[in-house]
Amino acid sequence: MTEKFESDLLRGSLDLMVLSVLASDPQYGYSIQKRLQEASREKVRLPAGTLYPLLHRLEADLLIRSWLDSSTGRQRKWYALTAKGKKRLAAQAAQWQQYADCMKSLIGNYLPAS
Amino acid sequence: MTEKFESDLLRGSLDLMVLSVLASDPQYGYSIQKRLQEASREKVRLPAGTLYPLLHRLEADLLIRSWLDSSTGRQRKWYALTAKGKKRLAAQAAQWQQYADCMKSLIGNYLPAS
DNA sequence: AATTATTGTATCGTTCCGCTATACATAGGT
DNA sequence: ACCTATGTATAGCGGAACGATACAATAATT
Repeated sequence: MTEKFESDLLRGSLDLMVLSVLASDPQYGYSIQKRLQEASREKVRLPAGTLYPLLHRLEADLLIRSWLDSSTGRQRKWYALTAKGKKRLAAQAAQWQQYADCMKSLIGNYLPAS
Repeated sequence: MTEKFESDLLRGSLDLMVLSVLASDPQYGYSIQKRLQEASREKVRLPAGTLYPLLHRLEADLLIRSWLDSSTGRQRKWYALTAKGKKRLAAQAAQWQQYADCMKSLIGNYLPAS
């Protein structure tokens, strides 16, 4: 069983992860947390102290917007991508792939035989 | 022409990059800088203020070892991987690939058509 | 010959992000 | 009644990448 990724590995790509989770449909904080956890097979488990400040940052940058909804019984803060957020997602995703290609060419020889 | 990668993207993989550059043969700081620059097609340009503290950290962790050599005319500080460093390189590379797979499954739909 | 750019290593202080710890509140299960 | 899961939030810490700065030897340019 593999452990969590090192914190520093996530740094700089957590924004991108969260944006990508929000791309399909609106989510609230806790559901983002669970989705990422599931999608990464437990290798990404964002602590609340990481997630919420991150969401506040993204909102301050107008990449996502939020609204409260208590109609489902429970008070939840929903988030959705803005138009700016969608552009940022595409741009960040493209840059990430370039970075990944670059890394692969560097460390390709030291990777375990797949 | 693409620009440099964002600093935070590199964070957590710079160690791995440097270790991989040192894997083939010993290098000194400046040559590591140039190699990474070249291998990344100018998208990774480590400032001295990043590179040298990083090398000192790796050495303190016994992942690399160093010696001075002035025989080639110029005083240079050479670095080579230790046995521990080689193991770390393999481990970090493996972990990075898992991380990359995870990212790809997350952002795959938002990647530009290649 | 003098000046500039490149090579080469190093440190200080700032900035910023992920984390731990802590806090508070509602809902559901035993 | 108690415990767990759900749900959001902030304060403070630690650490890495960076810009600025410093110093010095060598190569290139004028």
